[in-house]
Amino acid sequence: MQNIVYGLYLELLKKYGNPVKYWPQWCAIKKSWKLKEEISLETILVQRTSWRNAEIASKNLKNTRLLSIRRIYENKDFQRLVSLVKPAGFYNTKPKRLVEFCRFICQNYGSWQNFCSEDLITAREKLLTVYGIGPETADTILLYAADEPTFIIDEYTRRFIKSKELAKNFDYYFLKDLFERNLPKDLGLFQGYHVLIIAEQKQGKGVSMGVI
DNA sequence: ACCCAGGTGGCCC
DNA sequence: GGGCCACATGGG
Repeated sequence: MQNIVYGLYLELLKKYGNPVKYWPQWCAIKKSWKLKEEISLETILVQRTSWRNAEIASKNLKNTRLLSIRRIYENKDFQRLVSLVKPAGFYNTKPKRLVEFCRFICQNYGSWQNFCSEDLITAREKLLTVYGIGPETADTILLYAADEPTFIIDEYTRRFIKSKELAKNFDYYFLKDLFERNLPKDLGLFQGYHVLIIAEQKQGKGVSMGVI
């Protein structure tokens, strides 16, 4: 196998099959703008947190119609937002991050759909200026909520790289480049590979977020 | 009673 | 520029 990175993808594909079945919501062929917007908010809820807990917070927001960029931006009761987000942990920072993200979108673009018309490089740079959004969250938002082909380096990816001894350097951009350099720039492939990496790490256990 | 889960910003040197 | 650290919840 000449290209190890791509070869591993083919192996995972053979082992687990179509990745969409593991993440029917996030890794869908076609997603509505509403769903993409909800996913963008969930990426913040799930930072350094189990899916289970993030999902409780997500459902709390959904049930109160606050799983919406516009609604959070216009929300006047911050303490209510805090109590809804609480199960996801970090209640002193996550609600603030949600508000900052929603303010960024509403004030600069007006809607999630408008933001998504930005090109990948610009959109990524802009996201990184928002409080609470680092490289991983930016890439997760772009890959799953804006359908941009950008590779995510998260704990699962790092564990995968470690187990396959693909690298000794664990710098974010070094690893991101390692994957992107060795793969065709294809949205379905980037989403699928990432989902399959998670499937491999979880080995079939655990269920959350309509997920694996 | 521990340990962990899809990170990030703020310190310190 | 890299290395550490607080942050908070619910489940095993």
